[in-house]
Amino acid sequence: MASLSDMAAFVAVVEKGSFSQAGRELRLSTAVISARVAKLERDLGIRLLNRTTRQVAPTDEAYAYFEDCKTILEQVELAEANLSSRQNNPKGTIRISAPTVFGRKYVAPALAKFQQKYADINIHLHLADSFVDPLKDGFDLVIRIGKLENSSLIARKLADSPRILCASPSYIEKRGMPEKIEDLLDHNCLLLRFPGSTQFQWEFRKGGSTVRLPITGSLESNNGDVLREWALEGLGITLKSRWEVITLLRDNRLIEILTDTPPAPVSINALYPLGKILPLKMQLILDFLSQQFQDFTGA
Amino acid sequence: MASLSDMAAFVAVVEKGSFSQAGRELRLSTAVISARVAKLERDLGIRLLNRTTRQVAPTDEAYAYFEDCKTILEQVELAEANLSSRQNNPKGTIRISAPTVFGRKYVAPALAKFQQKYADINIHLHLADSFVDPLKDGFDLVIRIGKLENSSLIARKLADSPRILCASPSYIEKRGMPEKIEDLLDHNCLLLRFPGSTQFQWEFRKGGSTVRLPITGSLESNNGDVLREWALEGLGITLKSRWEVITLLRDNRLIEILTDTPPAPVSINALYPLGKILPLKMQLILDFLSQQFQDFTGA
DNA sequence: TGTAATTACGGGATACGTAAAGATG
DNA sequence: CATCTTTACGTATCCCGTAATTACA
Repeated sequence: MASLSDMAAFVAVVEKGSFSQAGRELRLSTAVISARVAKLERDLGIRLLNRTTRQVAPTDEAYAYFEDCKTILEQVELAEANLSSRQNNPKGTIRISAPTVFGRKYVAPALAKFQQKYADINIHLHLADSFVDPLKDGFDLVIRIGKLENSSLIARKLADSPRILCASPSYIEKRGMPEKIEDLLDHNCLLLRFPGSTQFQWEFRKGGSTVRLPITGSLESNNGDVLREWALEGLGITLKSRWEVITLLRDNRLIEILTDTPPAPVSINALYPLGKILPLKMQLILDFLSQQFQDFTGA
Repeated sequence: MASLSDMAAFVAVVEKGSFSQAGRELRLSTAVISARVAKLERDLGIRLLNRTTRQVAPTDEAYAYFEDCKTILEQVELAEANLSSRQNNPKGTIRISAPTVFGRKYVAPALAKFQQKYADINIHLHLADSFVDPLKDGFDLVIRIGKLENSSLIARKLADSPRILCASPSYIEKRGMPEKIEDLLDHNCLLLRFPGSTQFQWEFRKGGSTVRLPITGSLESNNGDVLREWALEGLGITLKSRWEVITLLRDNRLIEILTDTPPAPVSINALYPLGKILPLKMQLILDFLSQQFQDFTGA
């Protein structure tokens, strides 16, 4: 089996494109770099580098091995960092992106608790509703509500977010209280609709199974807050996550309807980059958030 | 940075629960094992093992490091195996699970081609329609059609499988040809329904957007072949992947309907276990299958 | 001909096995 | 006291830097 120091030398040579610069990088003489790469090639039984005096380039086969070496070296460092920070205080910075409203209301307080527990871990919280790519945008963790894209990220489900149907007292007075799901077809439903996608149907839990219903209404928006405002003004029935309207329900400014057949909940997910060995700070934040949200009811 | 040989010694000691047995495992004297673990502890600055003469157990912190060491050592071996098989012929066995009908019709021929290209890679093809867990059931690769479970597996989309609506000529003669999607509400639609889940609605592409329609019918089954048989007997309209009925369409035993507003396609996915360094045989089979299915139309 | 990789070489550190000593149930 | 780990020790190997040598543009 190859040795890590040889792999490190090989990686440095490929990255710098030169034995001598690799030596400078690793603070070793050129002779040592040369010897290490030679030993690696001997161990593997394969020539890794095409050398001309002016240029050094990896073989086609070697390039894949170079990539593998890099991830191996990263993981060794990660494992050692995790080990040391497990007995000292975990340190570092976690950059998190979350939806604006949910983030301010639930993520921020949870992170405050986390920061008290792990004082040496810095938290950067970024609020946005458009999708962000953790890798590209430099986030360690992205929290999103609802359906997942089919991406190369790992998703960890933090909680189910219960949803409810609600309308203002004035609307109910005017149009009557729906008794069963099908009654919704005769009501003005406020539709959340993103450009491109369509949500002409709502999904309900009825007994043990799921029922979908095509919904119509005269008002649509791609912004959940707008729908809530419209509902408050008595313009129709809206489908919301419970946490979005919980205070309005308490004040009786909105009334929950069809409580026996609630809409299907959506998932609250944490997304993070693929990697078999996770930084300790990531293990901690994920476990912490899972625990914080495990009894999430939106109340 | 720790050395791989020290890590290997540490891993062996934890696994065997004994320095001497670890030495036996690695064909080294007990003294060497002791020295290597001591050096590792010195390098890391942490005591890894609680030793009593009769028992050796890792510290809590060390256990996570032990797991990390194991995956690192695996990845080093994998990287070296990939390198050597990249210049020799790739070797090994790939165990694949696929749906029965799709597997026989499309996966098996593709694998035959693959096997011709890489003669030293053995293929085991297992056909089943129930979900299988690659890790638990010992598969390297699982091919499935349709929605994905939220699991710890990596999913790679191989193709979109176009779907169509069709019915027998006798049915069309009897009930008339639907002109637009909404006409389906007045037809007898054959419903695919799995225990638990429900599919009361079909999804269509209309122009650029998606339309969902609640569908009713007097016949339901959880088996796609049954629906096809019913359709052949003129009992209703069914929604099928194109490849399932392509020969029947050619023979005019079934007729495609509403061709301007086809049902939404489903994804054909390859699922495999998480891992940053993939075995070469897996890289090859995934790339090969992606390429084979890239122009998949079901025709 | 100049720059960069390889080889040669000597000193020092390291790794190994054998064997003796120490610890523990 | 039996078994397992650690320590001691002598030898062989490996690793490093300096410096000479070789290869290439």
